[in-house]
Amino acid sequence: MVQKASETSAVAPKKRGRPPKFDRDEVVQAAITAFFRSGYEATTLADIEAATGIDRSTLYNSFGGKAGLYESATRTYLELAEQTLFHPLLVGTDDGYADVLTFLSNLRTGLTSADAIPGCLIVNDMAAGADPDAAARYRATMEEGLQRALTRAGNLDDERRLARAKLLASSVLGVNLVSKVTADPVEIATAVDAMEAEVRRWQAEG
Amino acid sequence: MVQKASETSAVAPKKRGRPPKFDRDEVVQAAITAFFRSGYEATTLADIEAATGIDRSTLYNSFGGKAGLYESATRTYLELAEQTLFHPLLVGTDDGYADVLTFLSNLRTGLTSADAIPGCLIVNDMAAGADPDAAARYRATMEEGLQRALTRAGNLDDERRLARAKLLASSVLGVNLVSKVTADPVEIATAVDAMEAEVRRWQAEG
DNA sequence: TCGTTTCTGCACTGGTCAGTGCGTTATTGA
DNA sequence: TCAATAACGCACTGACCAGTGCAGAAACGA
Repeated sequence: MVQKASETSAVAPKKRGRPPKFDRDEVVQAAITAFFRSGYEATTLADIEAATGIDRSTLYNSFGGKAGLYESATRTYLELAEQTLFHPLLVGTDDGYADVLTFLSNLRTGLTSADAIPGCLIVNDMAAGADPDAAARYRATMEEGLQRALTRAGNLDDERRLARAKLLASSVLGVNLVSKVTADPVEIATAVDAMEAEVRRWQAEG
Repeated sequence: MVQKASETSAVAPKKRGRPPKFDRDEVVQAAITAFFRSGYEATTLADIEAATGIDRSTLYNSFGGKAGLYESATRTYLELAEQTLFHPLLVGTDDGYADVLTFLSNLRTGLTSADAIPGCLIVNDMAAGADPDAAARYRATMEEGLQRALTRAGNLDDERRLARAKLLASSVLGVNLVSKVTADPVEIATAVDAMEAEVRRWQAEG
């Protein structure tokens, strides 16, 4: 759903001992992909070793085991989603509808781009329930963002604004699921297009 | 999402040997609940024994093991969803919008009723990928139904009808996910209300 | 009542999994 | 060059899991 963020951490304070062979961000990114593919339960330590290139003892030392790595994966993914997708909705431009349309455009790009996972790790987690906190935060932030954007759009009464924000939020979750199920980028794009078309009609009502 | 169907099978032809102690429909229903709660992987045979009351050897003899029981569960659930939710959309009344509104009403009832699972087994499966066929069939039937209902509604050109059917389909999937995550019936009802409100607006455009 | 058939309940097992222990290797600072 | 430190990699393990084997129980027909 979102692209990877490969921002280098602050300059290292020159530690002693053997330096790590792996890049932490790359490992987390590989873990996100692996966990997305099979889910938390079905992803074995052997899978993780193969996907990330690190040994299970290293995984244990650096992330505190499978659960710790999963938490790192969901938190990293969630923060990236908030930055790239939801933050522009929360503090956007004067034109709320344009912000929503940009959001949908980013959603489509993220879901159909070849180097990103075809779906959302947090949405998957909603069904599995392995990290309810991340799921709740994801939903809350997205809905808040959509509401604020529609508020900036300005031509709706409270009730309709609330309803349309909820409708969009539900649809986004659904599209992420569809994306997980079908490998076809065209079908995903069509589903996002459908949302866009309706938002444009709301805009035209203005 | 849907209530259980406890239809008795055709009259038994009087078999020999010890009669089964369990009711097959009840076992499948209990399995649906158990698999819905934890997902396929995380549900152990011990869980199933506790939920259904049958021993694992019986499970093996009657359903062919854990995978067989899961397939029975998804198929039973899918057929029930098709009968109660999708079929009325496919062959409905003259008033296509009324059919969609009835569909949404049934969806809300199913999701918020106390004696049904708070979500959909097939939607959960979409994220896990344990039964892709059931997931594909669920989506296809629902979208087909929504399209036909909107066709019967009659006031839309092809493009808008397609887009709105897809929007509704995505939203239904999303609402099922929300239902799984939040225990609050009010929030689920609100999410369905939002869909209803928009459909009513489409209807009013007439 | 007795032989046949079917289902049940318990104990067992082979395999897989997450996690651990520890000798080895790589790097730093003195 | 050497002590200290930190990460690596291999082998191991105890736990748990799905599935199996089998003796006994419960029904039937005759």
